[in-house]
Amino acid sequence: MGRKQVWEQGEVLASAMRLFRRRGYLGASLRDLEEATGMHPGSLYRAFSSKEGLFSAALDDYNERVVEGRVRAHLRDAEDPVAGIRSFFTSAFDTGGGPEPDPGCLLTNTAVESFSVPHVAPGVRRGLETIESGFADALTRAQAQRLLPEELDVEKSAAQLLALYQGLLVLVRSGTDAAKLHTITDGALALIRARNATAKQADEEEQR
Amino acid sequence: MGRKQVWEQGEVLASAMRLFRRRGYLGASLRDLEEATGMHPGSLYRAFSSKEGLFSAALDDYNERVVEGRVRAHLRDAEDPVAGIRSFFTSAFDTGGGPEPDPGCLLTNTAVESFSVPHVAPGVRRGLETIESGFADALTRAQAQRLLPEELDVEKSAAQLLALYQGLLVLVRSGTDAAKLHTITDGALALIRARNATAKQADEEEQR
DNA sequence: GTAGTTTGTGAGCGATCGTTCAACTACAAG
DNA sequence: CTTGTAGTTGAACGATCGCTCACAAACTAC
Repeated sequence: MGRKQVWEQGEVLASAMRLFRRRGYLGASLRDLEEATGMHPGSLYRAFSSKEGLFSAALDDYNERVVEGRVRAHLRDAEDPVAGIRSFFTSAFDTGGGPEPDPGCLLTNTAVESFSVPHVAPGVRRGLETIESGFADALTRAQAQRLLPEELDVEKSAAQLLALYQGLLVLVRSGTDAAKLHTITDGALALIRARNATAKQADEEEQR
Repeated sequence: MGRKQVWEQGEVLASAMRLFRRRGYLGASLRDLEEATGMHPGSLYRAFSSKEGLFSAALDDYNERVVEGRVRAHLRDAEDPVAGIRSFFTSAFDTGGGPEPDPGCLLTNTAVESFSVPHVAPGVRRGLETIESGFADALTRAQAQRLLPEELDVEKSAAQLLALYQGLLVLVRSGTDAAKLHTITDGALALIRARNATAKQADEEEQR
């Protein structure tokens, strides 16, 4: 009983997410969000309690749909895991020449802005772990296919790939040209072929 | 003639910079900045014209003092350039156990927030180039000292190190533990020892 | 129909935002 | 001293912020 809800959660979260990705948490005002979602303040607050609640829901949605989707497509389901890692990187800036510049990664942006949105730190962590474990999965499968040496430390390499990827996203935001972004993508492949990515040799480095 | 200025530009910019690093451009209000700098709104606007003017001055100061200082200490003046690269990375999160958590890198934060502060993009670019050319300098010197193979493509490796470094700073902000941050630092050294960082092999990768 | 319940609407709240400006103070020159 | 100038002060402006709430609308159960 009662009136029917006229808006769809998926659509509202998608448009809120788009705004947060572009402008950040502080940069997206409630008036902006009202215009983007087509909802009025009363309904927004009835559904999400606060601006931070809406942001948190948008971040969860980002993790579930965008991050997991991309990780599955490029890393977990890729036939060639190494090529998948490459395409995972390039897909972050090769947006197919669409009209919109780049929405930015909500995880990267939120991690940096986290002082202003303290409650969402766990959500950011979860998203980053999804990416990292996706890298680890691809690396393990690459080893099984003899595309990468067995000595490669999968865990460490995955962490390094995650960092390189986050750095790539920062540089995308700073307006770095495509050639350099491709160079950085090459770096991902350089990383996982490096000899000293093993635990043993990392220890040797430690003694410097 | 006229009254003497009672505040020092260096001190004011330093405290404004600290606040901007922690909270970002939008997160630092004028009231916060007044408290941090000890200045009153009239004087602030007399000196810097606007909040963005103050931010821009703080960013320039950050580039000149903090970025250039660290690049010189760890990369340009280091006896062992490879060890310098390592310490450049670790110094981003090994803050010596000081009381303050981490102020964040103004370049990283601003790059991500750039939609809200459009006029400072060139300043961010300049700072990032300072770091990148610092890496290039260290790599070149390392080659001269036979610490790294001649086949290493210095330009490309410098770009990749910059990306990895920016990613490290993102992960620092997300609360990543020190062990993983050290692993990422190991990644920097893995990168510059990789065989396929040369131009020739990068081209081979391109064909995937 | 009426009663009960859920959702949508939007005016408007108090707080805070970045910014301005007229009054005031401290100095140098004559 | 007076006059002119550069610097400081802080009250207060209009705009916008996140958010509330009384009311209207749409639905079910009876």
